[in-house]
Amino acid sequence: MITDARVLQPEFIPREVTHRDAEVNTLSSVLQPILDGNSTDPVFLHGPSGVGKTCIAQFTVERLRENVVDLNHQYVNCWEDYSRFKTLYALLEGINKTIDIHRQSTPRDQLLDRLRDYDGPPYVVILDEVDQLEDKSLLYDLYRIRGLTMILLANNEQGVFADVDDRINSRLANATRIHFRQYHHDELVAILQDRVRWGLNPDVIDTKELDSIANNAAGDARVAIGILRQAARTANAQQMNEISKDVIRKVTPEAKSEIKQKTVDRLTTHQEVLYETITEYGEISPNELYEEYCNRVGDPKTQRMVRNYLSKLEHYNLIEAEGNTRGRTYRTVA
DNA sequence: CCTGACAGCCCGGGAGAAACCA
DNA sequence: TGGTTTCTCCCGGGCTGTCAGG
Repeated sequence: MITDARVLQPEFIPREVTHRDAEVNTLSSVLQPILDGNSTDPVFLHGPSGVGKTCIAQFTVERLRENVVDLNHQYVNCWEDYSRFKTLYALLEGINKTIDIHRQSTPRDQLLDRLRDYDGPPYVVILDEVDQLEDKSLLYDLYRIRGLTMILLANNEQGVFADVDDRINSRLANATRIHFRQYHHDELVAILQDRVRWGLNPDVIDTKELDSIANNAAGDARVAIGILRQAARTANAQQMNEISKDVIRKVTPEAKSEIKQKTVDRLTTHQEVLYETITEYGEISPNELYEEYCNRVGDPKTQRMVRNYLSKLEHYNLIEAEGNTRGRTYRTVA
């Protein structure tokens, strides 16, 4: 059934992409100066999730690498490396300058100094989910580093530019912005067809089934590919020789929740208890939530810390809060 | 009531200096 | 003297109390 499982993985970067020619071309032309060994202004890719931002960014950088002998590059997910330190560390890793940096005890901001001292070939960095970056002023610092080109990825512009000071805003104002719209139904089907061709035996699934996957994915390619992956896996395990509509129907909910589940898995026990409590109640007031949380956990943190956790959960888009004062309620994101 | 911003505490742990010892 | 152990300092990150403001 499955001939190449890699092409069904979320992080897979295809060798050819469809339906994003305009975006690829714009991005490539902005990055043009790199072909001559120069850096260029930041590029900002924005659009909802599952529309190929990460994929296109990495794809374009890969293609750039085919044409430039000397090029360093690094992908950083700011969701994971959200602190200034972690992001900088990841960026230094991309140019192998971390050898003697041992997490702590390096003088404050020596990481940035070291990045400033960089005088190698052009360095292209992709900062994914850049809106999750804790300290946005890092963008300003990075902007001023010679030879460094930033590709910034985020869902919306506000998340990135709203809470940064004018210094950064004016610098990033001349960043080229590329908007990624949601995929249309037949584009999703085409993307799925490619994955099927590259990774599955022929004839295990036909267009009608791909249609229904695309319908369920609502323009989100990550979800669509996730459903396909789960369906293939399930059919494989049950030794079926084709992927039926039934299988697709069965795996769709879990495939959809898989992404959220991944986020939940990264939470600490305390954060998880909060999230579960809110999920069970559907909607709950802050003090009721705190009481319930204390009941459920052996060694409750203070209210203050719980507030930190809650804002983190909100940041991760797992919960949302309504009202800003007395009468505020928390609820899970639909 | 509830929040976000802020300052400050403590902890783990690495580095370099200092102290110690053979 | 040189090698080893201890000490001190620094950092990031988790955590907390306070406080102004809605």
